[in-house]
Amino acid sequence: MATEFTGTGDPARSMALLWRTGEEGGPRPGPRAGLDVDRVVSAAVRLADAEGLAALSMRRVAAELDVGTMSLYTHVPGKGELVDLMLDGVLGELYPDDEVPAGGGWRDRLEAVARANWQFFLRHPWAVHLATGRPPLGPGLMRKYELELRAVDGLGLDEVEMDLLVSLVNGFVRGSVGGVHERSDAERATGTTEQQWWAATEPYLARVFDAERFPTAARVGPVAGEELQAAYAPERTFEFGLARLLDGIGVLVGGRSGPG
Amino acid sequence: MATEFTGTGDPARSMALLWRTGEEGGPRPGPRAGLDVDRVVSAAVRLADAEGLAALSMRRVAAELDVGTMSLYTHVPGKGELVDLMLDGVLGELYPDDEVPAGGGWRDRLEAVARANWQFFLRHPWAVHLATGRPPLGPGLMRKYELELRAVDGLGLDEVEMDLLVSLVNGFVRGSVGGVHERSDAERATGTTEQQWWAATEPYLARVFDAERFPTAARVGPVAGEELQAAYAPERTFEFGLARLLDGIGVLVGGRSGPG
DNA sequence: AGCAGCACGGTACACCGTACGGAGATCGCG
DNA sequence: CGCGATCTCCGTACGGTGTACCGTGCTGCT
Repeated sequence: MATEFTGTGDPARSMALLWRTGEEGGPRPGPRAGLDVDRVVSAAVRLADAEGLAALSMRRVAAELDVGTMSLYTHVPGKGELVDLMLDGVLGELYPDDEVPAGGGWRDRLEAVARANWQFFLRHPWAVHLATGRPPLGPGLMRKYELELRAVDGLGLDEVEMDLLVSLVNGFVRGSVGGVHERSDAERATGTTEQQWWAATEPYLARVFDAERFPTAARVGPVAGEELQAAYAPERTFEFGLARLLDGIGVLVGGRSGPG
Repeated sequence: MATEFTGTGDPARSMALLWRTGEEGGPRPGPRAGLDVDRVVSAAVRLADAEGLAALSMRRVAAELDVGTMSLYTHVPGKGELVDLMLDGVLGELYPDDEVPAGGGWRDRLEAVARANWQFFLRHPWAVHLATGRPPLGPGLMRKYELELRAVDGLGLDEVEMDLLVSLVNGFVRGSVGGVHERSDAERATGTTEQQWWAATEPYLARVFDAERFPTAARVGPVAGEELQAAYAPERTFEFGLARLLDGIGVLVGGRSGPG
């Protein structure tokens, strides 16, 4: 499993690809292209969805398209840019009705943002592992940013607070969903299930664990383990965190726009 | 930059290494060992601290120790287990006074937990990128878990809530600190600074960005960008999120143990 | 017809983790 | 003391990665 970087290539080329502003006048000399950016990107997304970011290699993508490996480089500068294009592309799937689905309140809207992102990361596990320090500033991300900002607009917050709030919710979801995929990724990578791993590990832990040194852990660990090792545990963690987070945001928003 | 897995090896061997329970009676046949687990692990930590997880290879660690690559495998089963040992080892650095430093309230204590973890991830950037779905259940992690649970003990929460709360704060910090490192990692990987990247990208964004389609982003983006692209931006994001999170936890804790 | 310019892709290089097996040091035992 | 067992150390090799470089041959314009 690799954490890929976004924004590793020439910004001019990257932006041109993201916004599909490749100048193409009439027909040009050379053989008709059988391949194009979209075919490469969607093959890569299919592969990453199905087998994870670790399985995403230029050779595998090329094989999926029945094409030589180096042919990909005619359409995409390199793997970094390909990942940028993949991410911006799938971000466009969010909010199909072109708005954050919600009732009237900010809390409904932010909850909808969180749940939409949660579903998104479930569909595209590999997106969790992308470093977005230099995000792909393409149409997909721009649209997402716009729609999510609207969810916190008109609450009496200044621009910086709006941005921080959207980032806070997004960061929380990304972190929470990590827990889901770390389980399935680990199973794929090791070939053993969570239960098998725990069954193999627990006896050794019991042997070395000192309940006198760690009394609180001895009390909490088993209960929490029992409860949170179940299949629905990540959802549970997500719901708990989301409730706390929205409560906390409520303190800020409530204080800003008056009581109520 | 690679996201490594923890818990990829034989649990028995892993646990024995983590808790250093290697049975060694008297002297054994064979040459005196010049290398041992601790030397391997600390060299690996030094390397990862200095050059990042991407630079952490068995060949590099061996070179650092002036030793053949395969010699490492005498003391450590593989890279996965090495990473486990690295993580559990550095986790032991947390809370040097063997307690969460704090005033009397739960909020002080949880804030101290968050800040301690923040500093920890600053010291060991590579730890952010470790998937902890199957955590290394060694003495370092156990001690951390115990001390952090004590910070939320006695508040009228049940065991599952205590665990969820500690996880929530830890997850938040890990996500926040990611922003710091994604910047420096990107600079190291690409050789261009944040400013250079933005200067190169911004003109192209200005050309394709449609302010009528994205009015909120057009209003918020520039202000937030100006404010949050500064060097202290990640700290700012961290402080903002932490305040919201603690406020939200306050709603739960306050309601549970009575008003006030 | 000739040529410029393009899509395609084979080969090669430097890196990775690690399986395998050999060399040589050191101990307990007879 | 001699020897076999057992240990540490490590050279070599295999299959994987991203991609630089360059050749091949198709296509449309002149």
